Amino acid sequence: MKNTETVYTSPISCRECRMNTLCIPLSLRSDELYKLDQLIHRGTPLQARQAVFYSGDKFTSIYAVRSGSIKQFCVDDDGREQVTGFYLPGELFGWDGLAENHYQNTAVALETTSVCEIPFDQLEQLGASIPSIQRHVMRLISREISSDHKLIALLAGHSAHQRLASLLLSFSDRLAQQKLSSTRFRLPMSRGEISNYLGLTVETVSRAFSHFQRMNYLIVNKKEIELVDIPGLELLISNTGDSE
Amino acid sequence: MKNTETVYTSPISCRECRMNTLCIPLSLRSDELYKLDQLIHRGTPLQARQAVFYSGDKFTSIYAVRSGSIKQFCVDDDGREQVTGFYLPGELFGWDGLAENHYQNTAVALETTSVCEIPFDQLEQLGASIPSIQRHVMRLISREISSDHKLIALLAGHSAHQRLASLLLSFSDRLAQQKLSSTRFRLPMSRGEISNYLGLTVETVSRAFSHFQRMNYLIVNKKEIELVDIPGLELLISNTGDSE
DNA sequence: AGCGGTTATTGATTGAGGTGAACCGCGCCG
DNA sequence: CGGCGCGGTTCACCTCAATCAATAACCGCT
Repeated sequence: MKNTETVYTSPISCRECRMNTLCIPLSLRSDELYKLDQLIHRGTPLQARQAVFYSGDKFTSIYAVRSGSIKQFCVDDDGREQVTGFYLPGELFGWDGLAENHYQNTAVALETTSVCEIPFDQLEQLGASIPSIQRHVMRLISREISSDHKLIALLAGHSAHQRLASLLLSFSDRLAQQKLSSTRFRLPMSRGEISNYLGLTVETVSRAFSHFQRMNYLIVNKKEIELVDIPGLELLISNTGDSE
Repeated sequence: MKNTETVYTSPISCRECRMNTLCIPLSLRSDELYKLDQLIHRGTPLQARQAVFYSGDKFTSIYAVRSGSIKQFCVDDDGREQVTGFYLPGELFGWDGLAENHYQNTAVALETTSVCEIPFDQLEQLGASIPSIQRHVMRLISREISSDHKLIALLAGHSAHQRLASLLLSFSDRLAQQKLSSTRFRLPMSRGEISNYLGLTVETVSRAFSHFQRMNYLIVNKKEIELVDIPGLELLISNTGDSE
């Protein structure tokens, strides 16, 4: 029934997964959940820097992060890498491959990470018979679009300080959704990855961190962050970074 | 069956629509195409500035541009407008409403424009019985994600000149897909809308146009554009606009 | 036609952030 | 243990695009 049940960490079913409220339809009958559960592959954990898929690979599955974190990036025509997203436990990635049947991005683990693989054609079949799954899948894709739009707005209309503040608050929120501390956390990615994502240079990101610390918005120690004035950061973001 | 069949322009069926190769599954049996055709509403043409839907409206349908053009924008927390896309004939928009069951963007006509409205729940039902439609819908959503990623890469890693050149070439390509001239065309949007989309100011966009004209990349007269050196513009874009 | 408001272009100036370089701390491995 | 490379921070400098400002062109009105 289930393949290779060798226990690496805890290849637990969706039912017991801490993240299930995030990635799975809320209202699913027990038998439906079972079917969904059946088609999910839970492989061995990935090492840091290890890829889930490469840009150009044939599209087969979408993925959910169970623990750890994922960086997704594409390489455009002139060879420049562009980070398009960071994914935390409970979040899904890999949708971009659907259009052309090949992944447009590469996804790599930022640290030791385990992911659930959901073969797309099987998910599609299941969706055809269980409408609530079908709709949920669409929702998830659409959510990706919304978050891309937020990033576009961030890049198009906000200063370096606002961009970094926004990233930190986004992490804070998403960690809170995992019932983790929203004020003390460890950023899984390097300064270079942050700066690329935010359309800045490493130096600027570094300066912004130092600035925030001087302004008592936060305490930063390498990748460890403690947010001490979240309202202050929120204010900073909303303070008219116009540009029309 | 069909409501208000009053002929304004040409509420023609998908079968005769010039755009059908762009928005509709290529391989659809005659009876399937008929069913799809049946559920599409073709309303009266929109005037310039008229909205298709507003941010916050309940999500009901997705839309295809039949003629004219559409601007989509969202308003973020601090009240700033951000243009997230321009849509030309044969292109679909409105996907972002799916996640939260409310549109996150507002869509307005940039000129006299006619759109096809496709009620989403009916499309979903049809998709459940015709797999190729289901898959095509997913593809279209995924395509939106890919194009958002391109915009993100553009905003995060490219100069003002590169951004404008990129927009112009994108228009050129998309017009070619409509079998229209890829070198002479009219931009349907204002400088302000362009600058907002590209994360620049109007002045910078205006200067970039003038610069391109001086450099003999193009001839610009208000909104009329003639591209005279497309390879030159392409080169400009790829010339290492690094920023990591 | 003539007016008033929006939209576009151009110029002069400023400033945010990029560039290049130096420096530190840390882990890696010979 | 010592040299090296890498990631991160800081500094001085400079550039590109934002800002401020003035003017011109182009609407849509009555």
